Amino acid sequence: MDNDVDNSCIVKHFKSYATLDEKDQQLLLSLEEGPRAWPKNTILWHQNDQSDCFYTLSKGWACSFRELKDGTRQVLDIYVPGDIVGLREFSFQKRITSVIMLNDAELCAFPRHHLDHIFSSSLMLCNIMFMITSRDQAILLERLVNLGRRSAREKLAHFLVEISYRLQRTNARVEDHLSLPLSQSVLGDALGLSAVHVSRTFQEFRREGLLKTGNSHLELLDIRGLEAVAGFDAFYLEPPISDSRS
Amino acid sequence: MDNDVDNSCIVKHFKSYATLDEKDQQLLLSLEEGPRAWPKNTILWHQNDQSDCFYTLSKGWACSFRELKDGTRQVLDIYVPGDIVGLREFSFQKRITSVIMLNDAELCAFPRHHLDHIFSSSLMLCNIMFMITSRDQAILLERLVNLGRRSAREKLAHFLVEISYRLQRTNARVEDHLSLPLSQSVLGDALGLSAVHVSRTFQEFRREGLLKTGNSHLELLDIRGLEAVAGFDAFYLEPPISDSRS
DNA sequence: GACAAGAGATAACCTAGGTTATAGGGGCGT
DNA sequence: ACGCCCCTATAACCTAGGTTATCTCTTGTC
Repeated sequence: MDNDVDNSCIVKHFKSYATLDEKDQQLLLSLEEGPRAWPKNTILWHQNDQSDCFYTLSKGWACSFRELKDGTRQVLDIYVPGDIVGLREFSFQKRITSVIMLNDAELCAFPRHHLDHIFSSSLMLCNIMFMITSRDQAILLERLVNLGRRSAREKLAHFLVEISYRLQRTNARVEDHLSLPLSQSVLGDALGLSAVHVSRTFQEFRREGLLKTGNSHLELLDIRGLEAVAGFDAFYLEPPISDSRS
Repeated sequence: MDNDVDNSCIVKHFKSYATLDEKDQQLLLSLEEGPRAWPKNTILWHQNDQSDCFYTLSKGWACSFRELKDGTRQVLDIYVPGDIVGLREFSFQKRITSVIMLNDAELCAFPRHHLDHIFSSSLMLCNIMFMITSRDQAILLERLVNLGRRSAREKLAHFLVEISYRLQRTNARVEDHLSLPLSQSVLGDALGLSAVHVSRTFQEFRREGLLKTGNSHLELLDIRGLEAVAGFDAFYLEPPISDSRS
């Protein structure tokens, strides 16, 4: 059962980019380790740790961050179920970020040296790897725009809408309403805002009926409304070109 | 002469990551087009253009940016001689950024579909491709930290020091003093600052003997001093692991 | 079930950096 | 040689968002 192709985190993820033939699926499957539980707030790795594998997040949420000397923190990315964590650090011997669980989560490890098998035996998988990192970069670029040129209201709205789009990709059941396990300080640290100001801004959003706030947890009530606040354009999340080069 | 491996932009770039055997060098060489001149301020491509190749910047400087509806601009990256431009957009059919020349420049095109040859015939080249995108991502991550959590002084100092490191990589002759073709408004747009505030901050830096300002052009006089202002740590530029997996 | 620790709301106050305006200088096209 | 435009400097003024401080409400722990 556990060896079933349909249960594999990484096979599922790769399939969302292009169709895989049986051989590729088996190859991926054989190289991935089974899922393991990681409770909320545990550190998956620290900056400077040896970097020898990446993970697929089969359940739960996580985020990567960097701590500065002055004690502040910059959250670099948020990972939702189905995401690949750590591909970024691929060619560094040591991790260049830290990753923490936002949630009770479950991860499947994928030893990095197994990538050799992939590169040498499947052009398709190799291409998909590039698609994944490419989409990843596109998200980072948009985050730069967000941090550099938008107001607090826009930053928050944009970030939340982006996450809702990313959730839709692998977790089908999202319409116009969904809830995220994100505290206000995580959001502040992701967007270069203070937690206090996130709270202030959420008060406005609440009054406008855009969302509800809970405890380390918030509920988006009106995603279209948030898109309007952010001036959101999803072009940068568009599914990358698929098998045109296969 | 033009077909000489030692003159090829892309061969030079790839060699800075790992040693290439003769076959790999010839392969790269055969797939790259000769250099072509691009005068200052010309647009290499616009957002939404068809994306069918990337380039190596053999001479001159360029930057990628995105324009927002409100007329502001976010500069996403600055390219120095030797850099690869456009690898980011690899798996998007349309460009997701625009690129403009900061300088009279010279570029070699590399048609994207040629990557198939590379992936299928050389494990080494495939690995180097990943190293390049990986380092690229590391730079973006650090830029996020810069935009999210640092003061204007720190942002500017950090950015300038980073560029001086990147210059050293492919352009050997940089000691403690070098000059960059960057206007204050480009810097502002890259760092989420107003051009006015860049000017104010440069006035301080000038008084402190850190740099000299010119016309669309500035000269770093004391790189160590700037590193101190920024609290700079070059770990994220460290040469990625090389042929450990070859 | 008590307590400590984290998460959020809200208010008062403050400052880094944005905005607008003016003016001078250099490079470039004709 | 003229004129234009872009780049830069600098000053006066203003505001978005940071900081600090309290209080409350959860939640996880022993």
